[in-house]
Amino acid sequence: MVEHMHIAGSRLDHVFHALADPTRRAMLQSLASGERTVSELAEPFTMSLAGASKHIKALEAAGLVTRDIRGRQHLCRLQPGRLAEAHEWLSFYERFWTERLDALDALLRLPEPDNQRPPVPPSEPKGDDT
Amino acid sequence: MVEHMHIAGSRLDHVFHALADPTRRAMLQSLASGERTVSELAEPFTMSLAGASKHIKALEAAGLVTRDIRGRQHLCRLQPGRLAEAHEWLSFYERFWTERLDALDALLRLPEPDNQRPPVPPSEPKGDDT
DNA sequence: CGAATACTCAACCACATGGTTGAACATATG
DNA sequence: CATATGTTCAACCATGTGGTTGAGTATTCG
Repeated sequence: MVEHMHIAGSRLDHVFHALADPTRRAMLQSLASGERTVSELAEPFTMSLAGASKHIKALEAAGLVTRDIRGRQHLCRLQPGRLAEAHEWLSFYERFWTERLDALDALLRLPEPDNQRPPVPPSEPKGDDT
Repeated sequence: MVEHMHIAGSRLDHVFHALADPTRRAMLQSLASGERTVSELAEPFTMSLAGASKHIKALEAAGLVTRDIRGRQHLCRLQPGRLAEAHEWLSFYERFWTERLDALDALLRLPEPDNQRPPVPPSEPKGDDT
């Protein structure tokens, strides 16, 4: 498997790319408390409406936002599914940072001088994916 | 607060940007099963070594990978902290998709025709951030 | 109808990105 | 020492990105 999960590939590309921009993250945050029109989403920023519209299109392309055209205004709403996918993707690595915390915890609990290795923490955390 | 969390901003920019590339995600996956030299990380891909080196630099800039120069080869290892931050950031929206699942679940459990609303799930989940 | 509003589209710009190549650097090794 | 190996660096190129502006399309309103 190319990716460690069933996820199609370019989907995550778009989601993470959309998330990599602070303007778009702020828009998501705004959408987290309810539907917003394009103007409402654009209002907090100094950029032009067309500029904000592009950001919203990026969020749409990533599947993070859907649009409901209601009259002359476009209602945008959060679509959490893809966010959940990204979260799930990151969860794969969760064992990694919890393992590291466990190792640190264990190290702190036994202060024996014999156990003093150079600061090169666990290098092979069980290769279970090859 | 600009972001809904204490996270500095440009940090997440770099992390999500690093994650938006399939080559870099594959590199992280490789690093998840142990340390890798630059050549080892580059080997699965068709690109030049210099190209792969740039990707690794992007991962380093995002704080996802650290480098341990050992002789003439550079040992890279996963640094899960920033991944944990991104995961935590996404967790903010977790309530959002679980709410939606809860609503769907509730809808499926009571098949009363009076309760048949259009498929427009919760739009105002308590704005607690402004 | 005509005009204001909400928004998109297309063209354009400066700059970042992902990729290449060839040269340079540092370290092993014969 | 000379040479091979592992890696980076700098220059370059094509394309993508975030932003602008100005015009165009619907829709509502007087």
